[in-house]
Amino acid sequence: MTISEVSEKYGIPADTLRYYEKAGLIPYVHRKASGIRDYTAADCGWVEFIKCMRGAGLSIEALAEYVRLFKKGDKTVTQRKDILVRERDRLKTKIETMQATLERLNHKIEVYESKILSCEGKLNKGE
Amino acid sequence: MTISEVSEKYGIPADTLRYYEKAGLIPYVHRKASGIRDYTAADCGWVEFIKCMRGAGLSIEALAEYVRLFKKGDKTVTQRKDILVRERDRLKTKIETMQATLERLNHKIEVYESKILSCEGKLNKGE
DNA sequence: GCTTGACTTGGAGTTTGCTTTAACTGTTAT
DNA sequence: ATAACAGTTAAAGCAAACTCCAAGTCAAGC
Repeated sequence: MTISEVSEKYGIPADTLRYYEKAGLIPYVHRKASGIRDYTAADCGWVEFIKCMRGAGLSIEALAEYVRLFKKGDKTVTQRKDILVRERDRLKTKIETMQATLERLNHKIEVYESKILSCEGKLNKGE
Repeated sequence: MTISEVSEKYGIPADTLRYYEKAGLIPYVHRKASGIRDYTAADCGWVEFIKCMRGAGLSIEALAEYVRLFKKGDKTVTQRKDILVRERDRLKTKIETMQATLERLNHKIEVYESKILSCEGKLNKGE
């Protein structure tokens, strides 16, 4: 699979895919003899994983560290798990504050709606 | 209230408070005769609101537009509500994708934990 | 064999959101 | 009254995460 096919498939610009690779977020992207990237299913799996994690706001730094350890093999499973746990906790906290803000926004919208309704009432009565 | 007191109270650097004000996120901060900011309770209310919204990821641009309309008075309530609804929907979608990623991370962590456990088992048995 | 088009690289440019700096002014303590 | 301190501004600087560009390479079609 070429970079433009992967770009199309996941909706990630080719430049971003190259950037992610350079930043160490995708290990070992396979190449043809000519040096052109030829993504395998496994490479695509990494692209999808990184897209998902980046979408949730995990930093490039944290993901690069995870991939770096992954490349070092089985002896790093505990360290990798620790990164996942740390990022999971961070994400959970973030979701909680966002959830609270969502509720605040919902409440504020309700207040606005009743404000608008009462104003329409006034207009209809010619107030 | 001085800028440093407000900074302390909300855990926002004074520089950031000035920046927010300049960016139009906080309307009319009161000043003493000498030109020094003297935050009222209402000003603090805005600071707290903006802190909350920024914490949830709302853009400076969206908040500035909201404040701009607020300053224009009652005739802008509908437009202001529209902004809140748009940002609320955006936030909701974001929370949903983050929630899905959180679950994915939790699952991945479980897989790692069983991997680590089975490895410890092998070690104990001298495998 | 030459053009076309997708790919390669390194490096520069952009956007967002602060953060720091420089130069200055007003307030307070000795 | 003078030094130290907290505040003021405009403007420059910075970091993260892309995004674009120039110059070059490679493979396919005419």
